[in-house]
Formats: sequence, structure tokens, C-alpha cells
Amino acid sequence: MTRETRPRRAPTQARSRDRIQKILAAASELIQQNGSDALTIQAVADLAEVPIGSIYQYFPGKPGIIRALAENHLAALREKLTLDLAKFTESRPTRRQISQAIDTIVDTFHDFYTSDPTFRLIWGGVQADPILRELDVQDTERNARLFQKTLRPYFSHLPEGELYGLCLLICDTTASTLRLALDQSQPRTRKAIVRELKTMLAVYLRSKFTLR
Amino acid sequence: MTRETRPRRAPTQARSRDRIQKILAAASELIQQNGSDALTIQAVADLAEVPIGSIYQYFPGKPGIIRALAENHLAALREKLTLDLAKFTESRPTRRQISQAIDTIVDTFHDFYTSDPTFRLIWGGVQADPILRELDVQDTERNARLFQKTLRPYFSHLPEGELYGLCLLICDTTASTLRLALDQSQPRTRKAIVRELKTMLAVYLRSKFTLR
DNA sequence: TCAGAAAATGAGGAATCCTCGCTTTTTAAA
DNA sequence: TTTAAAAAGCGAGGATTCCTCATTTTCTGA
Repeated sequence: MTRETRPRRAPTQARSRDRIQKILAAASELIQQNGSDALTIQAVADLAEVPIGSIYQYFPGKPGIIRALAENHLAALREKLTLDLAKFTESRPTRRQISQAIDTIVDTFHDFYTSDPTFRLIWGGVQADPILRELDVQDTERNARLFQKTLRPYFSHLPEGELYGLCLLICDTTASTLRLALDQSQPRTRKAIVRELKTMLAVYLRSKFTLR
Repeated sequence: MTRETRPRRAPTQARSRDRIQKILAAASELIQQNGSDALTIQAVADLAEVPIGSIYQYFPGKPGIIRALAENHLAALREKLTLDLAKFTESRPTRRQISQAIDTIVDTFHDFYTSDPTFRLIWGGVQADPILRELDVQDTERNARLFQKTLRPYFSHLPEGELYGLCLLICDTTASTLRLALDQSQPRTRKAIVRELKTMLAVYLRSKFTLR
């Protein structure tokens, strides 16, 4: 049974913000070593050189720490995505650019999964925790809306709803397929999957495209 | 830290096989009520009317029970899939049948996710547990090979490797997108996503298709 | 400078895990 | 049918991990 959790304190002083960072860093480190299942509060406390109590001061237990890490990841990813997609709104829509937009999305996700190993390890665990799952869904939706904005000029003939659904599908598929790809031990296979993913999304998007 | 787990006994007598079923049924029930996180061995024992010791006799702890449930699900799903795909190998390949094959795959997955609520709840949690994740990947690969066999006559011009990658992509995307769809509260949205998924996969597959 | 707010601390109660040594039941060989 | 060995059943309790809370220390603003 899930236990009660009292509300946590919001940090206002600098020292406590430092602490929160130390705790998150330690947790990230430990997750990289042994996976998020094996994470114990005690271990985090030891590595971060912070007493147990301090952790509970700011995090409602283990799931809370993992959620915080996940939120940070998602925020960073979206920031990168926003940046990378920005250039497309500036130039004139061409058929060729659709493929490039797809490449951008896929590559941005890919780099992100690759750059921080914790990302994938936690991320995996998404679904075990309903709150994390919720977070994931919300994030996918937000990414979809971001992408929708980018694609809008290319698909002026599509109703808003359909374009959104399309973007949702693309974002979800990208995330999932990249996880599959990164689980491959053969770099060869990994690359093949990523390439195939790009092909599929591009073909799909192009099929919806009408240059007017 | 993950604890030691002594090897479990393999059941040979009928009564113990019954017990295993009772345990799994109880676990499934409890997971439906509270999610797999909240599952406690004690609760399973109480509901199944079986002492704790008996559970540990056959399962290496909670993850073991969940794995067993997952394996059963996957096996049942594959059996259904095999059956549903069988009809395609009999008839002559046409362009139209490609869409039908896609529909079959997507619908089979969809029915499965819908029919047993535990499926989704556990399934979700896949990635938290490395072993479960491994199982998932293996299963996706097996499904892909199954689908590959079905599609073989349609794509005789494609090298084996490429066809396989393509099937892998389709199976993974289907599973992931359906999870996304089932998280939607609006049935309307849910259906739209499923429809869009079918469209995407069909367009993609058709683009690889050459009728000879 | 000082009072009150914020933060730090870790012992220990509670929950859950899982083992292990012993009992009971089943099997199959004699 | 008998009987010894194998299989299965059992649950008290040691080990682990969780998380709180009463107390002490540090910080902040008047």
C-alpha cells in the first residue's frame, strides 16, 4: 500500500537548492550504476553526503526523486527541440523540408537519449509509476503541439485536429522506436532502425502534404 | 540493492500447478485494483489463500510474479497473432491485402490490450525491470519475425534484413501507439489515433511494395 | 542584536521482504 | 500394501528499507 506523504518544503535558501542538486546528482549516478529499481534512499544520502532527513525534506520518497529527474530531462529536451525546430518557421515551406523536420525531431531525441544514460534508464521506468506516466503523456502532447506549430505552414489544408493527431503519432513513435533502437547491441542494427524510422515518418508526412 | 534469490523449484505435481495458478490469479486481481507498484506478497498470499512460503517456493519475489504474468500475456498474444495472420499466407498477395494485414496486427494488439486490464498495467511497467524489458524486446522481435513471414510473399524484392527491420518497426510502433491511445480519456481521440496509426503503417508499407 | 523562520539531523517505529528448518503429502519401487 | 525418498507446504522471525518527527543549528530581516 502506498504510504502517506506529507507535503514537502519548498526551498528558499541557497544552501537547500544546492542540496537538492547534490541529491539529484547522486541519484542520477546511482541509477546509472544499478538501475532505478536498486536505488535506495540510504545510498543516495551516503553518496550525496546528506542525511536521510534532508532528502525527505524536499522529496516525497524515491518516486519523487525519480520524478524530479524525469522532469528535468523532459524540460531540457523540449528546450532543445524548440531551438532545433525554430529554423523551420523562418524559411519557405518545401517538400524537402518535411524530411528535414523529421530528421531534426528524430536526431534531437536520439542525441538526448544517448547523451545522458540516466534518461533512458529512468525513462524506461515511466510506466510503472502512474504519475510519471502522466508526465510522459503530457510531455508527448506538448511536444506534439510544438511540432504542430512548425508544420502548420506546410499543411494549411489539414484541419487543426488532424494535424495535431499526426504530430502526436510522430512524437510517440519516435520516442518508442528510439528506445527500441538503443536496446540493440549491434550499432549496425541500431542505425538501420533509426534510418527506417525516418523513412516511415517522412513517407507518412509526405502523403499528407499538398503544396499549393 | 537486489537481493540473492535461490533457485525456485519446478512444479511437477498437479496441486502445485493449481497453486501457481491461484497465485497468479490473485496477483492479477490485485494489480488491477492498485497497480503493480502497490502489490505486496502478503496481499497475494492472503487473497490466494496460500502461505507466504509457497509463493517463494515458485516465484523469486514480486518481480518474478509479474514476469510470469507478462510471459503468459505475451504467449497468448502471439498465439492470437499467429492465428490471425495465418489467413494471409493462403491467399494471393495483392496491394489491398497489405492494408488488411496492418489492420489485423493493430486490431489484434488493440483487442488484447483492451481485454485484460492487467496486461496494460503490467505492461506499462516493463521497462522498470531489466529482465522484463529484455522479455519485451525479445517478444517484439519474435512478433516481427512472425509478421515478416506473412509479408514475405508481398515483398520478394526486398532483402531479408530490410524486411525484418521494417516489421520490427511496425510491431514496436503498434505497441507503443496503442498504449498512447488507451491512455486517452476521450474515446473519440482514442479512435482517431488508432485510425491514424493504421494509415501511417499502410502508407509506409505500400511505399515499399512492388507488385510484380 | 535577536526573534522567528528555514533548514538540518538521525534514531527508531513500521512496513515489507524473504529464508530456513521443520511437517505433511505424494510418488513409485519393492 | 509398505515404505523411503522426493515434493510440497508452512509461517515465525531476522534483515532490509522506508519515512517521520522532535530536536538542534543556521539564516534572515527588522
